Amino acid sequence: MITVQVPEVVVLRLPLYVRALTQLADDGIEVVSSQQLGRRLQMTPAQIRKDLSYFGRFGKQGRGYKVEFLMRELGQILGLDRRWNTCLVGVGRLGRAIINYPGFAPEGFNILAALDSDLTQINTPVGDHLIVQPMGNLGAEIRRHEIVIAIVAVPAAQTQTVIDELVKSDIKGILNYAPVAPQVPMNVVLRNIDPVLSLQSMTYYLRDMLEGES
Amino acid sequence: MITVQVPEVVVLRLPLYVRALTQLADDGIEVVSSQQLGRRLQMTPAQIRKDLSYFGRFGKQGRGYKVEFLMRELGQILGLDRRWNTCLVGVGRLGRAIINYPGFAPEGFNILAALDSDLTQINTPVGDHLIVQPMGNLGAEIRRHEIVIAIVAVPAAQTQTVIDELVKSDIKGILNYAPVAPQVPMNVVLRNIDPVLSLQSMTYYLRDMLEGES
DNA sequence: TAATGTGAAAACCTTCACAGCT
DNA sequence: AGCTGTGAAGGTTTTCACATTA
Repeated sequence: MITVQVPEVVVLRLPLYVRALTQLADDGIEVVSSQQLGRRLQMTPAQIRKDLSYFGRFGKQGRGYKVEFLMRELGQILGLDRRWNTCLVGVGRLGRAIINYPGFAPEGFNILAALDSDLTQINTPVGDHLIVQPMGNLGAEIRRHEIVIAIVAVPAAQTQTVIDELVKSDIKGILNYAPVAPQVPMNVVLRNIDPVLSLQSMTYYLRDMLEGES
Repeated sequence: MITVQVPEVVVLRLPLYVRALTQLADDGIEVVSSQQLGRRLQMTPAQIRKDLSYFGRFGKQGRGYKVEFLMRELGQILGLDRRWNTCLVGVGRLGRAIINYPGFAPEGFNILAALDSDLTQINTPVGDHLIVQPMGNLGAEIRRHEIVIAIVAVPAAQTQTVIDELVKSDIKGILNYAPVAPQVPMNVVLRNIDPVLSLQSMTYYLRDMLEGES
Protein backbone atom coordinates (compact mmCIF):
# COMPACT_ATOMS: atom_id res chain seq x y z
CA MET A 1 0.00 0.00 0.00
CA ILE A 2 1.46 3.33 -1.08
CA THR A 3 0.92 5.80 1.76
CA VAL A 4 -0.88 8.86 0.47
CA GLN A 5 -1.04 11.99 2.58
CA VAL A 6 -4.07 11.44 4.80
CA PRO A 7 -6.75 14.13 4.33
CA GLU A 8 -7.31 16.23 7.43
CA VAL A 9 -11.07 15.50 7.41
CA VAL A 10 -10.25 11.84 7.76
CA VAL A 11 -8.08 12.49 10.80
CA LEU A 12 -10.90 14.53 12.31
CA ARG A 13 -13.24 11.55 11.96
CA LEU A 14 -10.95 8.93 13.49
CA PRO A 15 -11.71 9.94 17.09
CA LEU A 16 -15.39 9.48 16.31
CA TYR A 17 -14.70 5.93 15.20
CA VAL A 18 -12.67 5.25 18.32
CA ARG A 19 -15.48 6.53 20.49
CA ALA A 20 -18.12 4.45 18.75
CA LEU A 21 -15.91 1.37 18.93
CA THR A 22 -15.36 1.93 22.63
CA GLN A 23 -19.10 1.94 23.18
CA LEU A 24 -19.52 -1.20 21.12
CA ALA A 25 -16.79 -2.91 23.13
CA ASP A 26 -18.47 -1.83 26.36
CA ASP A 27 -21.68 -3.37 25.07
CA GLY A 28 -19.81 -6.62 24.54
CA ILE A 29 -20.00 -6.48 20.75
CA GLU A 30 -17.00 -8.15 19.18
CA VAL A 31 -17.41 -7.62 15.46
CA VAL A 32 -18.88 -4.73 13.53
CA SER A 33 -19.40 -4.05 9.83
CA SER A 34 -18.91 -0.69 8.15
CA GLN A 35 -22.66 -0.72 7.62
CA GLN A 36 -23.45 -1.01 11.32
CA LEU A 37 -20.84 1.54 12.28
CA GLY A 38 -22.20 3.85 9.61
CA ARG A 39 -25.72 3.61 10.93
CA ARG A 40 -24.50 4.51 14.40
CA LEU A 41 -22.44 7.47 13.20
CA GLN A 42 -24.78 8.64 10.45
CA MET A 43 -22.31 8.15 7.69
CA THR A 44 -22.02 5.93 4.64
CA PRO A 45 -20.30 2.57 5.01
CA ALA A 46 -18.15 3.46 2.00
CA GLN A 47 -16.76 6.50 3.73
CA ILE A 48 -15.80 4.51 6.78
CA ARG A 49 -14.08 1.85 4.69
CA LYS A 50 -12.27 4.45 2.63
CA ASP A 51 -11.16 6.35 5.72
CA LEU A 52 -9.79 3.21 7.31
CA SER A 53 -8.06 2.22 4.10
CA TYR A 54 -5.72 5.21 4.45
CA PHE A 55 -4.15 3.47 7.41
CA GLY A 56 -4.27 -0.21 6.61
CA ARG A 57 -6.46 -3.24 6.12
CA PHE A 58 -8.19 -3.87 9.38
CA GLY A 59 -11.21 -5.89 8.37
CA LYS A 60 -12.06 -9.38 7.28
CA GLN A 61 -14.02 -9.73 4.09
CA GLY A 62 -17.39 -11.27 4.62
CA ARG A 63 -17.21 -10.57 8.37
CA GLY A 64 -16.39 -6.99 9.29
CA TYR A 65 -14.01 -5.47 11.82
CA LYS A 66 -13.02 -6.88 15.18
CA VAL A 67 -14.09 -4.11 17.53
CA GLU A 68 -11.28 -4.38 20.09
CA PHE A 69 -8.63 -4.70 17.43
CA LEU A 70 -9.78 -1.78 15.31
CA MET A 71 -10.21 0.36 18.40
CA ARG A 72 -6.66 -0.30 19.49
CA GLU A 73 -5.22 0.23 16.00
CA LEU A 74 -6.96 3.56 15.56
CA GLY A 75 -6.01 4.58 19.08
CA GLN A 76 -2.41 3.91 18.23
CA ILE A 77 -2.62 5.83 14.96
CA LEU A 78 -4.04 8.82 16.82
CA GLY A 79 -1.54 8.55 19.64
CA LEU A 80 -4.20 7.74 22.20
CA ASP A 81 -2.18 4.83 23.54
CA ARG A 82 -0.06 7.12 25.67
CA ARG A 83 -0.58 9.96 28.13
CA TRP A 84 -0.34 13.57 27.00
CA ASN A 85 0.90 16.05 29.55
CA THR A 86 -0.85 19.38 29.37
CA CYS A 87 -0.93 22.66 31.20
CA LEU A 88 -3.75 25.13 31.67
CA VAL A 89 -3.08 28.81 31.17
CA GLY A 90 -5.75 31.03 32.69
CA VAL A 91 -7.65 29.95 35.80
CA GLY A 92 -10.64 32.28 35.65
CA ARG A 93 -14.15 30.89 35.61
CA LEU A 94 -13.63 29.11 32.32
CA GLY A 95 -10.21 27.78 33.29
CA ARG A 96 -11.63 26.42 36.53
CA ALA A 97 -14.45 24.69 34.69
CA ILE A 98 -11.87 23.13 32.37
CA ILE A 99 -9.65 21.88 35.16
CA ASN A 100 -12.66 20.34 36.91
CA TYR A 101 -14.01 18.79 33.73
CA PRO A 102 -13.76 15.05 34.30
CA GLY A 103 -13.51 14.18 30.61
CA PHE A 104 -9.83 14.85 29.94
CA ALA A 105 -7.95 12.56 32.31
CA PRO A 106 -9.72 9.30 31.33
CA GLU A 107 -8.69 9.95 27.73
CA GLY A 108 -5.07 10.41 28.72
CA PHE A 109 -4.92 14.20 28.80
CA ASN A 110 -3.48 15.14 32.15
CA ILE A 111 -3.37 18.71 33.35
CA LEU A 112 -0.14 18.88 35.33
CA ALA A 113 0.23 22.62 35.79
CA ALA A 114 -2.00 25.68 36.00
CA LEU A 115 -0.74 29.21 35.39
CA ASP A 116 -2.18 32.68 35.47
CA SER A 117 -0.92 36.23 35.23
CA ASP A 118 -3.28 37.48 37.94
CA LEU A 119 -1.06 37.93 41.00
CA THR A 120 -3.95 37.41 43.42
CA GLN A 121 -4.42 33.91 42.03
CA ILE A 122 -0.80 32.78 42.39
CA ASN A 123 -0.26 30.03 44.97
CA THR A 124 -3.99 29.42 45.41
CA PRO A 125 -5.21 25.86 44.89
CA VAL A 126 -7.18 24.95 41.78
CA GLY A 127 -8.73 21.64 40.75
CA ASP A 128 -7.99 19.05 43.37
CA HIS A 129 -4.24 18.91 43.29
CA LEU A 130 -2.75 21.96 41.61
CA ILE A 131 -1.38 25.29 42.77
CA VAL A 132 -1.61 28.29 40.46
CA GLN A 133 1.82 29.30 39.15
CA PRO A 134 2.91 32.69 37.87
CA MET A 135 3.39 33.02 34.12
CA GLY A 136 7.11 33.45 34.70
CA ASN A 137 7.25 29.75 35.53
CA LEU A 138 5.78 28.74 32.18
CA GLY A 139 8.94 27.50 30.48
CA ALA A 140 10.18 25.77 33.61
CA GLU A 141 6.88 23.98 34.21
CA ILE A 142 6.66 22.86 30.60
CA ARG A 143 10.13 21.38 30.79
CA ARG A 144 9.71 19.93 34.26
CA HIS A 145 6.52 18.04 33.38
CA GLU A 146 7.40 17.39 29.74
CA ILE A 147 4.25 19.23 28.72
CA VAL A 148 3.35 18.95 25.05
CA ILE A 149 -0.11 20.54 24.88
CA ALA A 150 -1.38 23.77 26.41
CA ILE A 151 -5.00 24.60 27.10
CA VAL A 152 -5.46 28.35 26.88
CA ALA A 153 -8.38 30.04 28.64
CA VAL A 154 -7.30 33.64 28.98
CA PRO A 155 -9.15 36.77 27.85
CA ALA A 156 -9.16 37.37 24.10
CA ALA A 157 -6.87 40.39 24.39
CA GLN A 158 -4.12 38.36 26.06
CA THR A 159 -4.41 35.24 23.97
CA GLN A 160 -1.88 35.96 21.24
CA THR A 161 0.73 37.05 23.78
CA VAL A 162 0.24 33.92 25.85
CA ILE A 163 0.39 31.76 22.76
CA ASP A 164 3.61 33.43 21.63
CA GLU A 165 5.13 32.58 25.01
CA LEU A 166 3.96 28.98 24.71
CA VAL A 167 5.47 28.69 21.27
CA LYS A 168 8.76 30.06 22.58
CA SER A 169 8.62 27.43 25.31
CA ASP A 170 8.42 24.83 22.57
CA ILE A 171 4.84 23.71 23.08
CA LYS A 172 3.57 21.42 20.28
CA GLY A 173 -0.20 21.74 20.51
CA ILE A 174 -2.62 24.42 21.73
CA LEU A 175 -6.30 24.18 22.55
CA ASN A 176 -7.58 27.74 22.57
CA TYR A 177 -10.85 28.75 24.18
CA ALA A 178 -10.73 32.48 23.44
CA PRO A 179 -12.87 33.85 20.61
CA VAL A 180 -9.90 34.84 18.45
CA ALA A 181 -7.94 33.17 15.66
CA PRO A 182 -4.37 33.19 16.96
CA GLN A 183 -1.33 32.87 14.72
CA VAL A 184 1.01 29.95 15.32
CA PRO A 185 3.97 28.64 13.34
CA MET A 186 3.33 25.69 11.07
CA ASN A 187 4.94 23.23 13.44
CA VAL A 188 2.42 23.95 16.21
CA VAL A 189 -1.05 22.41 16.03
CA LEU A 190 -3.84 24.77 17.03
CA ARG A 191 -7.47 23.90 17.76
CA ASN A 192 -10.08 26.47 18.72
CA ILE A 193 -13.15 25.94 20.88
CA ASP A 194 -15.58 28.72 20.09
CA PRO A 195 -19.24 28.25 20.97
CA VAL A 196 -20.20 31.72 19.72
CA LEU A 197 -18.88 30.89 16.26
CA SER A 198 -20.94 27.70 16.32
CA LEU A 199 -24.06 29.65 17.23
CA GLN A 200 -23.41 32.32 14.63
CA SER A 201 -23.29 29.86 11.77
CA MET A 202 -26.29 28.00 13.19
CA THR A 203 -28.44 31.11 12.99
CA TYR A 204 -27.95 31.29 9.23
CA TYR A 205 -30.10 28.19 8.94
CA LEU A 206 -32.52 29.20 11.69
CA ARG A 207 -33.22 32.54 10.03
CA ASP A 208 -34.74 30.82 7.00
CA MET A 209 -36.63 28.40 9.21
CA LEU A 210 -38.25 31.22 11.14
CA GLU A 211 -39.10 33.34 8.10
CA GLY A 212 -42.54 34.82 8.42
CA GLU A 213 -42.54 34.92 12.22
CA SER A 214 -43.74 37.96 14.10
CA MET B 1 -27.07 36.48 -10.12
CA ILE B 2 -28.56 32.98 -9.95
CA THR B 3 -28.59 31.93 -6.31
CA VAL B 4 -26.75 28.64 -5.94
CA GLN B 5 -27.11 26.58 -2.78
CA VAL B 6 -24.47 28.06 -0.46
CA PRO B 7 -21.91 25.46 0.65
CA GLU B 8 -21.95 24.80 4.37
CA VAL B 9 -18.20 25.50 4.67
CA VAL B 10 -18.89 28.99 3.40
CA VAL B 11 -21.54 29.57 6.06
CA LEU B 12 -19.10 28.36 8.69
CA ARG B 13 -16.59 30.98 7.58
CA LEU B 14 -18.95 33.95 7.54
CA PRO B 15 -18.82 34.49 11.32
CA LEU B 16 -15.04 34.67 11.03
CA TYR B 17 -15.39 37.46 8.51
CA VAL B 18 -17.84 39.31 10.71
CA ARG B 19 -15.50 39.07 13.64
CA ALA B 20 -12.49 40.30 11.69
CA LEU B 21 -14.53 43.15 10.25
CA THR B 22 -15.71 44.12 13.72
CA GLN B 23 -12.11 44.38 14.84
CA LEU B 24 -11.18 46.45 11.80
CA ALA B 25 -14.11 48.76 12.48
CA ASP B 26 -13.02 49.11 16.11
CA ASP B 27 -9.56 50.05 14.87
CA GLY B 28 -11.15 52.79 12.78
CA ILE B 29 -10.36 51.14 9.45
CA GLU B 30 -12.99 51.98 6.86
CA VAL B 31 -12.02 50.01 3.78
CA VAL B 32 -10.40 46.59 3.44
CA SER B 33 -9.33 44.48 0.48
CA SER B 34 -9.73 40.73 0.23
CA GLN B 35 -5.97 40.60 0.38
CA GLN B 36 -5.76 42.39 3.72
CA LEU B 37 -8.62 40.38 5.16
CA GLY B 38 -6.96 37.22 3.90
CA ARG B 39 -3.69 38.04 5.61
CA ARG B 40 -5.51 38.60 8.90
CA LEU B 41 -7.50 35.36 8.66
CA GLN B 42 -4.81 33.23 7.04
CA MET B 43 -6.78 32.50 3.93
CA THR B 44 -6.46 33.29 0.27
CA PRO B 45 -8.04 36.49 -1.07
CA ALA B 46 -9.71 34.41 -3.79
CA GLN B 47 -11.53 32.33 -1.24
CA ILE B 48 -12.86 35.37 0.53
CA ARG B 49 -14.07 36.93 -2.70
CA LYS B 50 -15.68 33.69 -3.83
CA ASP B 51 -17.38 33.19 -0.47
CA LEU B 52 -18.82 36.69 -0.52
CA SER B 53 -19.95 36.28 -4.13
CA TYR B 54 -22.49 33.66 -2.99
CA PHE B 55 -24.41 36.42 -1.28
CA GLY B 56 -23.97 39.47 -3.44
CA ARG B 57 -21.55 42.06 -4.74
CA PHE B 58 -20.33 43.98 -1.77
CA GLY B 59 -17.06 45.47 -2.98
CA LYS B 60 -15.85 48.24 -5.23
CA GLN B 61 -13.34 47.30 -7.89
CA GLY B 62 -10.01 48.99 -7.41
CA ARG B 63 -10.86 49.83 -3.77
CA GLY B 64 -12.05 46.90 -1.70
CA TYR B 65 -14.89 46.51 0.78
CA LYS B 66 -16.34 49.14 3.09
CA VAL B 67 -15.82 47.57 6.50
CA GLU B 68 -18.97 48.80 8.22
CA PHE B 69 -21.16 47.99 5.25
CA LEU B 70 -19.84 44.48 4.70
CA MET B 71 -20.02 43.76 8.41
CA ARG B 72 -23.66 44.75 8.53
CA GLU B 73 -24.56 42.84 5.37
CA LEU B 74 -22.94 39.64 6.60
CA GLY B 75 -24.49 40.12 10.03
CA GLN B 76 -27.87 40.31 8.40
CA ILE B 77 -27.25 37.25 6.25
CA LEU B 78 -26.29 35.28 9.35
CA GLY B 79 -29.20 36.62 11.39
CA LEU B 80 -26.93 38.43 13.82
CA ASP B 81 -29.01 41.59 13.56
CA ARG B 82 -31.53 40.25 16.05
CA ARG B 83 -31.55 38.66 19.47
CA TRP B 84 -31.78 34.89 19.87
CA ASN B 85 -33.48 33.59 22.96
CA THR B 86 -31.86 30.51 24.41
CA CYS B 87 -32.21 28.23 27.39
CA LEU B 88 -29.61 26.24 29.24
CA VAL B 89 -30.32 22.64 30.14
CA GLY B 90 -28.00 21.29 32.83
CA VAL B 91 -26.60 23.57 35.52
CA GLY B 92 -23.73 21.47 36.81
CA ARG B 93 -20.20 22.83 36.79
CA LEU B 94 -20.13 23.12 33.02
CA GLY B 95 -23.60 24.63 32.82
CA ARG B 96 -22.66 27.22 35.41
CA ALA B 97 -19.52 28.14 33.52
CA ILE B 98 -21.62 28.57 30.39
CA ILE B 99 -24.20 30.76 32.06
CA ASN B 100 -21.48 32.95 33.50
CA TYR B 101 -19.56 33.14 30.24
CA PRO B 102 -19.75 36.78 29.22
CA GLY B 103 -19.38 36.13 25.50
CA PHE B 104 -22.93 35.13 24.57
CA ALA B 105 -25.06 38.15 25.49
CA PRO B 106 -23.02 40.76 23.60
CA GLU B 107 -23.50 38.71 20.44
CA GLY B 108 -27.25 38.60 20.92
CA PHE B 109 -27.56 35.15 22.47
CA ASN B 110 -29.55 35.59 25.66
CA ILE B 111 -30.00 32.78 28.14
CA LEU B 112 -33.51 33.32 29.48
CA ALA B 113 -34.09 30.07 31.32
CA ALA B 114 -32.04 27.40 33.09
CA LEU B 115 -33.31 23.90 33.74
CA ASP B 116 -32.05 20.79 35.44
CA SER B 117 -33.39 17.39 36.42
CA ASP B 118 -31.54 17.39 39.75
CA LEU B 119 -34.22 18.14 42.34
CA THR B 120 -31.75 19.66 44.80
CA GLN B 121 -30.93 22.33 42.21
CA ILE B 122 -34.51 23.40 41.50
CA ASN B 123 -35.35 26.93 42.65
CA THR B 124 -31.72 27.78 43.41
CA PRO B 125 -30.30 30.87 41.70
CA VAL B 126 -27.83 30.51 38.86
CA GLY B 127 -26.01 33.18 36.86
CA ASP B 128 -27.05 36.57 38.09
CA HIS B 129 -30.75 36.57 37.37
CA LEU B 130 -32.05 33.07 36.79
CA ILE B 131 -33.70 30.43 38.95
CA VAL B 132 -33.23 26.77 38.10
CA GLN B 133 -36.44 25.24 36.76
CA PRO B 134 -37.45 21.58 36.78
CA MET B 135 -37.35 19.76 33.44
CA GLY B 136 -41.11 19.52 33.53
CA ASN B 137 -41.23 23.24 32.80
CA LEU B 138 -39.22 22.87 29.60
CA GLY B 139 -42.00 23.25 27.06
CA ALA B 140 -43.67 26.05 29.01
CA GLU B 141 -40.43 28.01 29.38
CA ILE B 142 -39.59 27.61 25.70
CA ARG B 143 -42.99 28.96 24.71
CA ARG B 144 -43.07 31.68 27.34
CA HIS B 145 -39.71 33.13 26.31
CA GLU B 146 -39.97 32.26 22.62
CA ILE B 147 -36.78 30.26 22.94
CA VAL B 148 -35.30 29.07 19.67
CA ILE B 149 -31.93 27.64 20.71
CA ALA B 150 -31.05 25.33 23.58
CA ILE B 151 -27.62 24.93 25.11
CA VAL B 152 -27.26 21.42 26.48
CA ALA B 153 -24.74 20.66 29.21
CA VAL B 154 -25.99 17.45 30.78
CA PRO B 155 -24.11 14.18 31.32
CA ALA B 156 -23.51 12.14 28.16
CA ALA B 157 -25.94 9.42 29.25
CA GLN B 158 -28.84 11.86 29.50
CA THR B 159 -28.10 13.90 26.41
CA GLN B 160 -30.20 12.08 23.83
CA THR B 161 -33.23 12.02 26.13
CA VAL B 162 -32.95 15.73 26.84
CA ILE B 163 -32.51 16.49 23.15
CA ASP B 164 -35.56 14.41 22.27
CA GLU B 165 -37.59 16.50 24.74
CA LEU B 166 -36.24 19.71 23.25
CA VAL B 167 -37.16 18.57 19.77
CA LYS B 168 -40.67 17.75 20.96
CA SER B 169 -40.88 21.24 22.41
CA ASP B 170 -40.13 22.55 18.94
CA ILE B 171 -36.63 23.87 19.54
CA LYS B 172 -34.86 24.91 16.31
CA GLY B 173 -31.19 24.81 17.26
CA ILE B 174 -29.11 22.90 19.80
CA LEU B 175 -25.59 23.54 21.04
CA ASN B 176 -24.48 20.32 22.69
CA TYR B 177 -21.51 20.14 25.08
CA ALA B 178 -21.67 16.41 25.87
CA PRO B 179 -19.16 14.09 24.20
CA VAL B 180 -21.77 12.25 22.18
CA ALA B 181 -23.22 12.61 18.68
CA PRO B 182 -26.95 13.01 19.27
CA GLN B 183 -29.57 12.33 16.61
CA VAL B 184 -31.85 15.17 15.62
CA PRO B 185 -34.42 15.49 12.84
CA MET B 186 -33.30 17.32 9.71
CA ASN B 187 -35.19 20.47 10.61
CA VAL B 188 -33.17 20.98 13.81
CA VAL B 189 -29.67 22.43 13.60
CA LEU B 190 -27.16 20.75 15.89
CA ARG B 191 -23.67 21.92 16.81
CA ASN B 192 -21.33 20.03 19.12
CA ILE B 193 -18.62 21.43 21.35
CA ASP B 194 -16.20 18.65 22.15
CA PRO B 195 -12.73 19.57 23.35
CA VAL B 196 -11.67 15.94 23.76
CA LEU B 197 -12.38 15.26 20.10
CA SER B 198 -10.26 18.30 19.21
CA LEU B 199 -7.39 17.00 21.30
CA GLN B 200 -7.69 13.49 19.92
CA SER B 201 -7.27 14.60 16.35
CA MET B 202 -4.50 17.00 17.34
CA THR B 203 -2.41 14.17 18.74
CA TYR B 204 -2.30 12.49 15.35
CA TYR B 205 -0.06 15.30 14.18
CA LEU B 206 1.87 15.56 17.44
CA ARG B 207 2.77 11.89 17.37
CA ASP B 208 4.78 12.35 14.18
CA MET B 209 6.35 15.52 15.51
CA LEU B 210 7.57 13.76 18.62
CA GLU B 211 8.85 10.67 16.84
CA GLY B 212 12.18 9.60 18.21
CA GLU B 213 11.62 11.04 21.66
CA SER B 214 12.47 9.10 24.78
C1' DT C 1 -3.84 51.53 -11.25
C1' DA C 2 -5.74 48.46 -8.06
C1' DA C 3 -8.88 45.31 -6.68
C1' DT C 4 -13.44 42.99 -7.46
C1' DG C 5 -16.37 39.21 -9.32
C1' DT C 6 -16.39 35.04 -11.73
C1' DG C 7 -16.02 31.33 -15.30
C1' DA C 8 -12.80 27.65 -15.79
C1' DA C 9 -9.22 24.61 -14.02
C1' DA C 10 -7.34 22.17 -10.41
C1' DA C 11 -7.51 19.95 -6.13
C1' DC C 12 -9.90 17.55 -2.95
C1' DC C 13 -13.41 14.47 -0.96
C1' DT C 14 -17.28 11.22 -1.22
C1' DT C 15 -19.77 7.68 -3.26
C1' DC C 16 -20.16 3.90 -6.44
C1' DA C 17 -19.60 -0.59 -7.79
C1' DC C 18 -17.32 -4.68 -7.97
C1' DA C 19 -13.24 -7.98 -7.71
C1' DG C 20 -11.65 -10.72 -4.28
C1' DC C 21 -11.40 -12.88 0.09
C1' DT C 22 -13.38 -15.58 4.20
C1' DA D 1 -23.32 -15.23 1.18
C1' DG D 2 -21.46 -11.32 2.94
C1' DC D 3 -18.46 -7.68 3.55
C1' DT D 4 -13.92 -5.53 2.75
C1' DG D 5 -10.70 -2.71 0.07
C1' DT D 6 -10.22 0.12 -3.77
C1' DG D 7 -9.94 2.09 -8.56
C1' DA D 8 -12.89 5.06 -10.97
C1' DA D 9 -16.74 8.26 -11.21
C1' DG D 10 -19.06 11.91 -9.42
C1' DG D 11 -19.48 15.92 -6.61
C1' DT D 12 -17.77 19.67 -4.05
C1' DT D 13 -14.47 23.24 -2.77
C1' DT D 14 -10.48 25.93 -3.71
C1' DT D 15 -7.52 28.34 -6.59
C1' DC D 16 -6.39 30.55 -10.88
C1' DA D 17 -6.43 34.13 -14.01
C1' DC D 18 -8.46 37.76 -16.25
C1' DA D 19 -12.22 40.85 -18.00
C1' DT D 20 -14.21 44.55 -15.82
C1' DT D 21 -14.86 48.64 -13.43
C1' DA D 22 -14.06 52.59 -10.03
